[in-house]
Amino acid sequence: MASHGARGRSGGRPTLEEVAARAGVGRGTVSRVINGSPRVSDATRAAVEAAVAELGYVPNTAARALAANRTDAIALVVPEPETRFFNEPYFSDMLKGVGSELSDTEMQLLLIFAGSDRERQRLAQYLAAHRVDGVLLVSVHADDPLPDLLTQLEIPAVISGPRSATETLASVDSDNYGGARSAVEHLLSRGRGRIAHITGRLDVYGAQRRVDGYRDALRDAGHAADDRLIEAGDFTEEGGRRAMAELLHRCPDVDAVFAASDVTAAGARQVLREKGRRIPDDVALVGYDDSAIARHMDPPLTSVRQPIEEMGRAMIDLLLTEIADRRPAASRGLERHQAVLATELVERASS
Amino acid sequence: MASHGARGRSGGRPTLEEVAARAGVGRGTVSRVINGSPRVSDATRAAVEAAVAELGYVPNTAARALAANRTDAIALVVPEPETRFFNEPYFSDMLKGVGSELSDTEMQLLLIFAGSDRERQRLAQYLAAHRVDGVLLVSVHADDPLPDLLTQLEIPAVISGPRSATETLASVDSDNYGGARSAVEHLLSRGRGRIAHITGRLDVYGAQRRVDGYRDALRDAGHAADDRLIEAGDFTEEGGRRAMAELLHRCPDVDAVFAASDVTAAGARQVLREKGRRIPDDVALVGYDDSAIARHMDPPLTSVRQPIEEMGRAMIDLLLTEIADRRPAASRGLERHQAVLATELVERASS
DNA sequence: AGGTAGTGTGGGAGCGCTCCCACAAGTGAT
DNA sequence: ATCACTTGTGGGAGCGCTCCCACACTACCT
Repeated sequence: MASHGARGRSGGRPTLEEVAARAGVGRGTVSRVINGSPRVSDATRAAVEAAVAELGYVPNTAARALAANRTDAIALVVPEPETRFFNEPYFSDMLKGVGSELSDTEMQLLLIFAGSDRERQRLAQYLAAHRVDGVLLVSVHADDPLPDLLTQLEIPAVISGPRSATETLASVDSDNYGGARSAVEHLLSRGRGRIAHITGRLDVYGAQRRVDGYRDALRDAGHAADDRLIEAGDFTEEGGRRAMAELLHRCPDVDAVFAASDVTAAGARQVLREKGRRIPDDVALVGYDDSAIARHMDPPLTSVRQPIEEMGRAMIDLLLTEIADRRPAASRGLERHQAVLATELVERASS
Repeated sequence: MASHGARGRSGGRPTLEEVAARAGVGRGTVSRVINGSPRVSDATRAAVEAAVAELGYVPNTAARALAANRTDAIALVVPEPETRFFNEPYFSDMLKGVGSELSDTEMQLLLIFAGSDRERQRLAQYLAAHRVDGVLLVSVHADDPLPDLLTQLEIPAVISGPRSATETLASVDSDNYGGARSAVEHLLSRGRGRIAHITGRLDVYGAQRRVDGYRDALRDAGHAADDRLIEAGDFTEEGGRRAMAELLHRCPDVDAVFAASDVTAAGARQVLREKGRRIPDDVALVGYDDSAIARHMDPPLTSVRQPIEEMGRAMIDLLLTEIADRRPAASRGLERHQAVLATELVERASS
């Protein structure tokens, strides 16, 4: 608090007013030029731009934010501890997409971790202060209060992976249904007839959609529905082991398994090996995520790839639109904004 | 730009003025309470705090920034592409330290990548706009213009790893000299007598200091200086190979090598193996950084660990001090602010 | 009684912008 | 010549805060 007057009369940064004086125009005109308004004559624009260059003028963000009630910043909120963030390529890819899409914008990206309760507290404060124009929410759990907080604060937000079919927030998702279908169709084309599915946590919407895709692919191929081939997992390796053991016991004749995640597939693989089933000879295996695990598995795992980087880009697109027509989310009614991106089956030796 | 008037008369966020009215005091008094000034009577303070709570008042950051000429935000600038950031645990550890030290502050941390030219451009704009109160600079190269830009803009900054002994910016470093000494002393205590050193890039200050530590440790142990035991490397694996080959050729009797980085040590190890030297039986090996490489090497590599997380904390401490007594860096004269943290030798099977 | 501090408080001025109204000047129809 | 637009421009008002000066009030000295 000591020396408030550090901004010396002379050494201080130039203001709009000074630029205006220099260019021999009014304050409003300079503002228009700065903000790219078309209602400025070419001559005036040139004069102003010259003055800006000469003075090295840079707009004062705080003043702009105060007057215009916007911050030109958006936050990428990661409700996870830093560690996970660094260890999962998901985030790195996402960040790359987000960054690239943002790079021809004036928007600034803030990275905010909210893993601990303390950090969440701070985040809530931060959002309440409206220090960002919008929020990108990745990897939210079903019971997370954050989305509702954002709605309540009327802060534009985009969520990656809708929480349900009736998600109210704008969302970006990969085509879980289509991804599952392509995995199953692939197995069918390889001549497999008894294809099992180890699901993800069924309280996760995406996991549901994968089950739907699995079911429909089989049905459309003329297979009779057989729920004994479906066993619930939870995205974990242990869950994969458990489910695989159960499946083998229940349907010893399975000749293929579609797992809802690579990690789950890894668990399943382990049990298959123990029971003497060869992959892919006896049982073909397909995972989901195309993670490092898939590439390094023995044999390498066929897996469904999600276009994470592209999803990041799509999230920014949606968010910028939301911000542009800054209608409170609640009043938007049914016209929900969402994007669903195609997945890609990466074929490897496991199938 | 369409609807500026989104802040409705009633639904808008409460202002200082409204809190003041509610508490029956003046604007200045509320400001004092908010900012924790001691010159407020207990009764008044209580009344104001009640009003704040009732109204759910949250200060408007933009207004505060404009009036007080500060942003309450600092940036962690990473002059690397995202990829490196995610793959090196260095950054993750650093971030952890920084985050924890910042968590009982009002300061907000921004993570800014400046790997590409384009991103650097944006960063320069960002800094010129003084959108942060201070900057943490990690992993700067010797010829990076960023530090000078910061000095010129009079933005408080702390650099990790000073560029030279006369670094003008505040800096945090690990004790390269002491780390090198401990490595050499360790080798001496293991009975090694012909200890070689593969240096880092000698235009990096820290690498110089490691050479100094190596030299002094030997001298203090009564060994005659022998520069043939020193070979220049460049922190890379290839450099390590090259240097090791040269050393073996020049001094076939070496019985220990202290490498300036784990990666360099990995290169050296490769050549030692090729030449039939056993580690540690024939030649002991010590690296620097205690990275994943060290743990996974065969045999596991003894290495000097730097307290990265602690360094992050120290950087924040320094930066906050710099910001607090916001005297332009130039006027600080000789009283340079710097911290040097102790290293730790992690002993493994390679020595 | 008259000083001389110190303590708590109110509110003016001003931070640098954006928004918008007012208005001048030009253009073309009537 | 008049009216009605359109286009470009200047500048007032106001965003919500912090800083600081002014002032009232107390307390304790001369």
